[in-house]
Amino acid sequence: MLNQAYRLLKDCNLRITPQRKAILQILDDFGGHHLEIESIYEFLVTKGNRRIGLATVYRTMELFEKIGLVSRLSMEKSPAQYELVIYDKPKHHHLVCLKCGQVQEIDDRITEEFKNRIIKEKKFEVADKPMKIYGYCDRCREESEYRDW
Amino acid sequence: MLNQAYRLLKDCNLRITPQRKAILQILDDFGGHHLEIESIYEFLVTKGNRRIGLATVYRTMELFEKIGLVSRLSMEKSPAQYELVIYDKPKHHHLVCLKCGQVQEIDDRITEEFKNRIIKEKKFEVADKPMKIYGYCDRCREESEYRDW
DNA sequence: CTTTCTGCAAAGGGTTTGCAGCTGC
DNA sequence: GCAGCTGCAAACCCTTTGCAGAAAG
Repeated sequence: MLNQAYRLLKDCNLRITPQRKAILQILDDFGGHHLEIESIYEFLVTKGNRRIGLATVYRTMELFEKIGLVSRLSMEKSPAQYELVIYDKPKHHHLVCLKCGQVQEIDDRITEEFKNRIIKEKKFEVADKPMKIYGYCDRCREESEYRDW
Repeated sequence: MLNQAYRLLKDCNLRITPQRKAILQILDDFGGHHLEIESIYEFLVTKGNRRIGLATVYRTMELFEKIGLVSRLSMEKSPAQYELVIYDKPKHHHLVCLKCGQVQEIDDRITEEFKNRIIKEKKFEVADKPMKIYGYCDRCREESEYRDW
């Protein structure tokens, strides 16, 4: 895995520095977990044989994301947006086609079963607001190609 | 609509102040649009007959969200979380808490039924990628003061 | 008259940037 | 040796908070 990562860095003409190695090591050790910059930094400082700056961790993770080594889970940092809640509009969700961009609405009934299962098994209540579900619509399905999102 | 909002405020024992009225007016004028705090503030200052503080807009929108008058679309209050991209990892999806930003994973098995139903009824194939499902986690649901989600 | 709300300014937290010095390659 | 990286600290941006005064009910 680490070798794979090193090669990717090389292929992108990026340098393999002790800092990047150390971060990759941590990512590997915690594979499957979701790590915040601060945690990564803590590990580096605690177990670290070498000084490292917080800014370097930020820069490195941003870089890793760009080359697809890592995926960012929370939404981009942007100001909060609000929308007026309108009660007389029936609940619905959006099916967004990744290929043609077409948006279909689906009735909330379809998602009900799904939401019930999530709250039962995970104690997580799906928000009472339109959910965006990405995929491929009927027309585009045959030719669908994968794209990152 | 505005009257409905006023009543809701009253029902919650909240005061109807000129600032709140002005913000509601803007929300109503731009119904269906997604407004950032800063934009709301701009409108208030530009067209405003009255001085208003940015902090008041923040406090008001937070309040409006609590009582369900408004819904917050983006989630950006929490530190970014990263996950190593592992290609042979079993499929999973993310439950993202809109309040605290915490991310839980759910196994793809839970979503299978849901996906099948969508493809059957809508001929829409859900993408084979981690899906983000927004809602409220166990802990945040308990903390909510104004309504039970 | 009480309690809630407000404006202001200062603080907060996560993230980014400028810069001089270091270091892979 | 020369890009490309790094550490440090200061800057940034959005958001929250403390407080004294204002105003809704």
